[in-house]
Amino acid sequence: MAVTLADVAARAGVSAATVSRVLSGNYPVAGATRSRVLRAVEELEYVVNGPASSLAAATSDLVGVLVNDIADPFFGIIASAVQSEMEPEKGGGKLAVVCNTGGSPERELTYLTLLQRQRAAAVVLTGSAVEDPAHTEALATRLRRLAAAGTRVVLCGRPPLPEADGDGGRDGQRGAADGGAPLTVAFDNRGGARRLTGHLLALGHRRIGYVAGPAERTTTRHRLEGHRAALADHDRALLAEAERLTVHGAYDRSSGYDGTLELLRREPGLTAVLAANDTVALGVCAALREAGLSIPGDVSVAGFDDLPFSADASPALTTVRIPLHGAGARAGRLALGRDSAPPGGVATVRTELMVRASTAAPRSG
Amino acid sequence: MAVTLADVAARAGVSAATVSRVLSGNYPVAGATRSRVLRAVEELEYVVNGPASSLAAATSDLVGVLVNDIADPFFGIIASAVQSEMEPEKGGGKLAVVCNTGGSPERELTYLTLLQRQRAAAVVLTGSAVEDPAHTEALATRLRRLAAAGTRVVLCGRPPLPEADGDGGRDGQRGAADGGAPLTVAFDNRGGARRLTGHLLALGHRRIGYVAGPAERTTTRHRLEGHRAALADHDRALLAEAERLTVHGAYDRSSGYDGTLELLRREPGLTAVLAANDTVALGVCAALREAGLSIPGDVSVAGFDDLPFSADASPALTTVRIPLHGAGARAGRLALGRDSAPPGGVATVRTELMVRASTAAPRSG
DNA sequence: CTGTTAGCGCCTTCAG
DNA sequence: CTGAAGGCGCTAACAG
Repeated sequence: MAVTLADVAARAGVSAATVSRVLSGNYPVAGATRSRVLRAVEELEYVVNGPASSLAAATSDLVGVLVNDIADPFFGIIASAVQSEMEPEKGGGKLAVVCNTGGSPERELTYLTLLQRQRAAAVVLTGSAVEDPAHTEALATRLRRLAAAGTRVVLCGRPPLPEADGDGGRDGQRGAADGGAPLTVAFDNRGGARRLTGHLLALGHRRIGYVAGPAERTTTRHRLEGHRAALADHDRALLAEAERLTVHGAYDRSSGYDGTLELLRREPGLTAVLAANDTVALGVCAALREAGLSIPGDVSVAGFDDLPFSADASPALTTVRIPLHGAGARAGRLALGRDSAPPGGVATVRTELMVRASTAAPRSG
Repeated sequence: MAVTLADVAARAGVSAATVSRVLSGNYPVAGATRSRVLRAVEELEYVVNGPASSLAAATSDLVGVLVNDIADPFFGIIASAVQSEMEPEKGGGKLAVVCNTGGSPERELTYLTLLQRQRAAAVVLTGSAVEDPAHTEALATRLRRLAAAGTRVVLCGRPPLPEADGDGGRDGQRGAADGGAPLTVAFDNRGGARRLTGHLLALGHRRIGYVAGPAERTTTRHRLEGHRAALADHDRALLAEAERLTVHGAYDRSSGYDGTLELLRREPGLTAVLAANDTVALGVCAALREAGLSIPGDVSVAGFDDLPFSADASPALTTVRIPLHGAGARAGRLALGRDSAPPGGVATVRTELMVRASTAAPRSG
């Protein structure tokens, strides 16, 4: 049906092996032969059969990128950066496959199986991980198998996997055939959150609401920990209040909206609201505005991530910048084995406080 | 190295053929045998070798989704919707591969080749197409080959391919083996733009600036045509001005910013600015604000697409809603052959004017 | 530098 | 319902 290597070989008057060599270019071939082959390829409109070559070569050029929500620019930016490193021009020549888990642990596992089935060259897991022990265990197992099958595994925007307890000492000698633990590009969420809350405290805020992400996510936990660490630093008494002034929700606009209404109910005297991320912050702002509160006059608001729209929000959003593109690109290079592994296998990306117009000192009094 | 079908067969005490049948489930197998096989699969942690089965079966479960910019929620939402239809639960069981072309025609072609090489089951091209004749031709050729190779091709958010001139009458009998022209889910950009401009005109605006997208894109052209049609409807004299009040740029925030500054230079008396899309509108707003102009007091602003952040912008953005999720889902179903083809192969998605706070009557006088 | 020879792992008739 | 056998298209030694 479709034209095959053999057809091209026949047409060019050479053997199939030669055609293969010309196409993969990893073996010397005489100039004349080469161009004859190339012409035959052109004329026959030949396109390599990927599955066949993957089977024979026992490798594929697929790289899986798992994201929690592809419609969220946070992930879009990371995925785009990972993919940019795969460009044929950049020596990658891999096909980056973006898979949308929707934040579901089961789908995460399903996609990993699918990717293992495809014998993916690498897999990049992005964004916060779910902290359920059962899932962590299942995930670790799956990743171990992938690594064992020769697939490079890279984590981006989530912490390294917790040390496996069950494997005892045998795992001590990592870095061997199994590739060791997955390489990680982690974000300094804790530090960023801490600086952000510190900023609010320095402005004089004391009643600070926090609309956090889903409870069982690493990113949520780290940001919350940073927040509370800052509170504790300033005055341990604030810590007591923190619990009451925290609500959880999804990483989306409506949870910011709903969360803010709830916080306002719990504490009408709120002078600031921190959001799990910039998207949530948008919802926070909307709720505040509808409640007749001005930003930052009555209530200061801050987000996290510094997505592109944040600087253009009105008022411009104070937030914590994560160099998402750079992090994604790094992860991409690690996935291709084009960057050497960071010390300890973990590269932590710095975050930067971006003070803009949505935060100000609370009304005096 | 890895465990294969044969290993499983040996373990279960059956033949490889039986294991294959159990796994693909498309052939009767005795209950007892089946569970014995399944257990062996579990115990051996067997994972099908995708390339091998694709080779043998001459089909793959990959579906390519080409997007112009994966970091843009416009595409993220569409891609997410396409992918949601591929869920194993939904009977899809396909692996949706999101490929980021960055709007580059060459990369579009490159990815299509890559996907053809993988023997993709289907390909969905999303977003505006580049209108360069050479590229259109090359694209049409590539798509024809894909279709001929059995890959389903679906267009989403771009118009159907122009009729091929070269093929003469032979193409008349479409719908045969080659699957005919690609199925299309088109957006009514023209109609939406027309209603939007109509809205502005009805409010009393006459000096309306337009920050358009890149000149050679179908979406850009259609929105511009709708805009001008509305102007012409109202008063042909406005049409004469339209050219002068239009600037082109990318579909991003900064082109909105820069474009607005340019428009203001050309026509300080502007009372409204229409943006190529919501993201561009954000840039427009920023530029206006920096110029000391209030929205909509001094200048009205409107976007296009109705991305999630638009309703939360301040002021909330008047825009044209495109049901991106629904369109993407439809495209996904068409790609899987799960929806029957729309009449004429083209489904046009309605757009809806969303009037919000960023547009108002111009200052009297 | 080029051709020959074996598979890669699975699917799919064809018998039984 | 199950097994045996051939081949999908390509790559990778191995000879020349």
